[in-house]
Amino acid sequence: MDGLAVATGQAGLPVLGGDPCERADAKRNREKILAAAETLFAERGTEAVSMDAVAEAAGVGKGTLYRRFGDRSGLARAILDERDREFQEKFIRGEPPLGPGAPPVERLVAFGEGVIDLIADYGDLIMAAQLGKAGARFAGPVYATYRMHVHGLLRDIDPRIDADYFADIVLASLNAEMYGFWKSDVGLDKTRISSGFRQLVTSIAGTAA
Amino acid sequence: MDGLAVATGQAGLPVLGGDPCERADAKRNREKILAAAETLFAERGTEAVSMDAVAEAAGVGKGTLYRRFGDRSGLARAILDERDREFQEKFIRGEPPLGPGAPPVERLVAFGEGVIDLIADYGDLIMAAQLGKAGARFAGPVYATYRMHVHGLLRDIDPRIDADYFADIVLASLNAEMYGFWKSDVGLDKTRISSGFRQLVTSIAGTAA
DNA sequence: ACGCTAAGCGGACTACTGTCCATATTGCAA
DNA sequence: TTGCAATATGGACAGTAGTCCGCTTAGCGT
Repeated sequence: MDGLAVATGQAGLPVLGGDPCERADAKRNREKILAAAETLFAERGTEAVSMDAVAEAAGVGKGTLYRRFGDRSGLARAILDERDREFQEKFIRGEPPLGPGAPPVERLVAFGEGVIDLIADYGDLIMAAQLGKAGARFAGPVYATYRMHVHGLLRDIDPRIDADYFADIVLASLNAEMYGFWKSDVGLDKTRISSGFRQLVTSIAGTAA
Repeated sequence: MDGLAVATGQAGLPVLGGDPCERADAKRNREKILAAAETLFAERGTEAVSMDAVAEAAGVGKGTLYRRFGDRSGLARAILDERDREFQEKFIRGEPPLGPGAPPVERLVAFGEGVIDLIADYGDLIMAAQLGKAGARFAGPVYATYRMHVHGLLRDIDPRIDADYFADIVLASLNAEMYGFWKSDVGLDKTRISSGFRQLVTSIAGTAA
C-alpha cells in the first residue's frame, strides 16, 4: 500500500447491449454507432480513428457516443461483446474439452487456445479495449468472468494451488499486447505460443506443493 | 497474424541521462525538468500532473520538455532510470543471491523480489512509464535488459525450457498493474505475491519436459 | 575577443478526448 | 389527441498531448 492507484472498480456504465427499457431512438443510435465504429476500425485500424470520426460516420453527436459507451475503450468493449459472449457460452455450457465434462487441465488448455484465437482475430480491438487508464485490463465484466472460470479450473486441478494468484498469471500469459510482442519482436508463432501455454498449465498443475 | 500492431521498436530518443556531448544549458534544463517532475508527481500523483504543469514548474517551454523526453512515459522512464540502474547493477554484478554466484533458481526468485520491491515503491511511476500506446510495456531498454537476464537464468536452470516464451511469462507476473490489482481488488499482500512468484519459478523449473 | 554554426529553446498551434446543459423526442396516462 | 415527465440528443466548450518552426545561445576555431 503505497505508490499504487489502479482504476479497477467497474463504473456503472451501460456498456453491454440490450437494456430492456431502452428507448427506440437510443437503440437505433446505439446500433448505428456500433456499425459505424466496426467499419471504421476495420478500415483504418483502431488507433487511427477518432471518436469524432465515429460520431460523424454514425450521424450522431459526440455526446450521444460518450453517453452510451463512456469512452473509447468502452466502445471497443461493446464491439467485442458479441464475440465474447459466444466464447463464454462455449466454455461455460458448450461441449468438452472447452465446456464441462473434460478434465480441468484439458479445459484450461482449450480455454487458452480459445483466447489465443480470439486475440489473433481481434487483437487490436482487444488492446483498444484495455488502453487508456492504468488497470483497465482488469476492470470490466469480461476479465472477471474469465478470471472466475480459470480460478475454478485451478481449484479443480488441485486445491493446493493458490488460485487467487495463479488465475491472474494464467490470464497474463494470454495477454493481447504480449501476443503482439511475441509475434512481432520475438518471432514466436501461434503454435509455439499455444505450446508454451500448455507447458505453463502443465507446470502449474504438476507442482502444487 | 492480423489485427495486431504493437509499438515496440525503441525510438531513438535521448531518454537516458548523461549524453557526454550535452550542452551546458541542455543539461541544466534536463535537471530542472527532472527535479520539477519528481516533486510534482510525488505531490499530486502521477496521473494528475499535466505536461504543461511540469514545464511551467521547471521554468522551461513545452517544446524543451518534449524534445528531451519524447512524451509523458519517457519522462516517467527517465525519473525511474536512476533507481533502475542501481537495481540492474545489483543483479548483474552484485552479491548473491541477486548477483552471480547463487544457483539460477535462487537468483530468479531474488530478482522477482527485487522487482516487487521496486513496484511497491514506485508503482505508479512505473505504470505511467508503461501507459500510452499499446505495447509500451515491452518497448525500451529496461524491459529488454530484464528480459535478457531472466532469459539467461531460465536457460541456466534447464536448457529445455522455452526461454523465449517463459521469460515474458515471468516478467508478466511481475507487472505493476497486476500488483495493484492484487493489492486493491484481490486482497493479496506482498508476502503472498512473493510466495506465489516463488511457486511459479519452482513450477517452471520443475517441469521442463 | 569575435563570429560562425550547430544545437537547443519556447510558445503558438493542431487535434483529440471527454464534459455539460439547453433542447428535442419518446412513451405514457388521461 | 394532448400534455407531461423522463430520457436522449448534439454541439459548444474546456483541458491536455504532442508538433513545429523562427529565434536564441553555447561552444569552438581563429
